[in-house]
Amino acid sequence: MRARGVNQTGGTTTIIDVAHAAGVSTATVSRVLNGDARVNPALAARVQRAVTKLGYRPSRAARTLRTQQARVWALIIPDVSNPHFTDMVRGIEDVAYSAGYSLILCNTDADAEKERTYLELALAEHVVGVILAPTSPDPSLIEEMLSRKVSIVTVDRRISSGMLDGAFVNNVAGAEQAVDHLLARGYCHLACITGPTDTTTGRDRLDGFMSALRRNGLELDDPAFVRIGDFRESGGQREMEALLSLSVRPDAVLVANNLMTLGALKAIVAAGLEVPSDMAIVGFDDSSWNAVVHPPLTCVAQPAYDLGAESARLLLSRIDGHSGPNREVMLVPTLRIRESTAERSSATHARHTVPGIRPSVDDAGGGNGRGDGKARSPQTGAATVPTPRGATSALQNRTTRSTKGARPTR
Amino acid sequence: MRARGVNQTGGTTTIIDVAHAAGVSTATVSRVLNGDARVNPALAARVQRAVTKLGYRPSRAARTLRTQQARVWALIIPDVSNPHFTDMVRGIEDVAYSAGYSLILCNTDADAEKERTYLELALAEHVVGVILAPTSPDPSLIEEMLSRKVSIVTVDRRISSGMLDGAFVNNVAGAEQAVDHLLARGYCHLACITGPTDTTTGRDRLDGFMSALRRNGLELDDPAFVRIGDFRESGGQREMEALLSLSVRPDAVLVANNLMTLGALKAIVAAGLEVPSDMAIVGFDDSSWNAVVHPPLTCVAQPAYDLGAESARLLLSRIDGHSGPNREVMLVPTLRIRESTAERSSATHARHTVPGIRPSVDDAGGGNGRGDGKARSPQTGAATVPTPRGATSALQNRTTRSTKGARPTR
DNA sequence: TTGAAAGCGCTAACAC
DNA sequence: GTGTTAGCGCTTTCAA
Repeated sequence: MRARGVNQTGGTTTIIDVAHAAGVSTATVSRVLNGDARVNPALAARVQRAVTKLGYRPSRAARTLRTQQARVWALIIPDVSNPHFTDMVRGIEDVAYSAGYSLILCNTDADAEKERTYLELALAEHVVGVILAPTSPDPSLIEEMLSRKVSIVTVDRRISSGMLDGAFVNNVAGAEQAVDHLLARGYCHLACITGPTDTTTGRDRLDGFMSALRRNGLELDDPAFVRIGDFRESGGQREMEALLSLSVRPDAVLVANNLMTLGALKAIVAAGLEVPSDMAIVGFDDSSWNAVVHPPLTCVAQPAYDLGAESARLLLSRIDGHSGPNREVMLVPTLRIRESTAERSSATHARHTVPGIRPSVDDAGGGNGRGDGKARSPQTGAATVPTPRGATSALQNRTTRSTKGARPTR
Repeated sequence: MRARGVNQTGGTTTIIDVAHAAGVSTATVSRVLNGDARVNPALAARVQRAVTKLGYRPSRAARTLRTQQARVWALIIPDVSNPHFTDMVRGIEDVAYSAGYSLILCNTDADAEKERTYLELALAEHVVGVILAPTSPDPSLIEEMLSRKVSIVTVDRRISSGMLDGAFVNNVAGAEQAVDHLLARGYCHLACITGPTDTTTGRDRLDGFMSALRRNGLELDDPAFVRIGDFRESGGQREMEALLSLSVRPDAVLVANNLMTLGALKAIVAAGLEVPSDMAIVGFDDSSWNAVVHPPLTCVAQPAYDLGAESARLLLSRIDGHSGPNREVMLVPTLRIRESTAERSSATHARHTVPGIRPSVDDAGGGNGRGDGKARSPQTGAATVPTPRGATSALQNRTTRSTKGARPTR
């Protein structure tokens, strides 16, 4: 018994074999296979039978060469091992699969060179579409895509020019919600560990953080309270360690993605400190473990699956010929409140004081050295109670700002 | 300024354009591009210059059609959103990328139909290689792959016939280590939530669990202590709920993968119980959150990245013409001990008794109703102290075994 | 060492 | 409606 799909000569079964077997021309076979309406049903049936009998499977390469269009999408993302992106990938995969497209997976590691290579690959493969979660894509390649009629959409992150369709989450609003929540819970010395500022996600989350502070009449206690991480666990850990080593520490922190939150949490545990009494945390991304870590994490949940699915639909629509103006789908994140931002109380604070282990610090652990509740502004409220903290320079000046203190960007 | 890679006629730059520009034949261009040694260096240089100037990018489709071989691998896995598989994917991607292959991502959801579709796709795409983490692949398709000279290797899970190269983890040994550890820590009424028994991972982990019990002279307290889950979070939660609803509960459980462990943990938390005093847990897979969940999870850590990388190397070797007998690379898992399996002590047990919330149970929560340490056999020891527990039928018979109690397979 | 040319399997323009 | 056929861009045999 010879294998299905292999003809007598040992080669692959081709459309010619099918045409012979069905007693029709290759054109007719092609028409049947591509659902061309104007074929005699009787012939179509004969063709179908021949296809089945021979186990014929059309060559994608030949089809691609002929049509200059592979039924394939390139999916270019920074990191498949980040659950945020894999959830996105699932959304994309589901839409792609049901529309008959396959995905080439391209992992850039946020490396511009790899990103460039993969964009080149997409061109060489004649993919019909590209879904890009950009790091810093070469604009000339984007242009070439467009001039070659390759459909391309962005997801998760915008590219500066804004010349493409895309699906995003409102990161500014997400970060603002997080800050409002922290303030409402009585935290008023806030820090932010954000992502690389060459990503819109990193920038927008920081922008939201800063604008919410301002709107509430607060300002940053210390420039060193803004940390630029790398969206990786190690970066989160490193930046949290930096925050903890400050002589005057924040009482709460917004961490701009899931992996960095994990790293930050590890740094806190390693320092023998407690969340939220020593440091409250709001993360970004509601990963599956958030509810069972200690303590359960408050976070800004992103609809990652839908983000992917929406971007795939945008792409599909372009491939199907839609030629209107650019569309940007903006999805709304949700604040999920758990225990990592439990109401601030000096009682709680005092109870958890850890002896000995803490890095040498003046103001910390003392109970009410700060956080006296004065700045506890209502979530909706405008700037009614400007915190005088910016002026308490006696403490401020002890901040370790020298070496790595002030680095608003990196 | 026209886009790179587009010639005057608006079409793509082809090998013919390059040949003209360099004043050579297409054959020579092809030779240069493919590193054929016997070309005049002067000509080669001219060709290279033309390539650069024109921004020429070879058409993969044409090449594939001609050679019947796409520089592409199909990567067929059950679930991209499972970190175990994404870590594997990273290992595969890194090897593939540096060898110049791209990956088509195929997500089967452990669905035989999707798996079949993707294997068909791999054939139609003329991929040169397939890496398969099998669910229940159609053997005839595997045969067809082989007869078409498509290289194929398995990863993570074996297919029954064992006719393919593959990279695996020693799951039996991993489960055995876990059981030995639990026994050494004083737990002696062990349960296991394993995966689908049509996967070797699900079967092997259960086998290791059972064989380690036997080797230590123990047997299963109750057939209902073996639960067949689905490797998903929801399944872990469901099966843990089932365990918790038994009138006589286990004091420790081995859960056969990361997502189910998460689900199991959630079920325990939801029931108001504590780990490990009410139920110790050993999970499989050391996911990044294991160290910060509450309590930190003991687990059998798998080298997932290396698993992927090894399978990719096996594939590469086959593609490069290796034709020896089948090779199976077996990697060794590591037990990582954390607090979810802290030494069993009745003191601990009593302290954490939760009032009221517990489901109605006779034997539980009472302190020393069991776990008196009698069966605490040494990790290395043979079966010296057979637990008499299998005979305490008075309690046994109250086990809720009726509807879903006894289901060794599903 | 280099070039000419056939042909991989398919689609679509054109002819009937 | 159906068939004939050119040609997508490349590799590779064969001849020079």
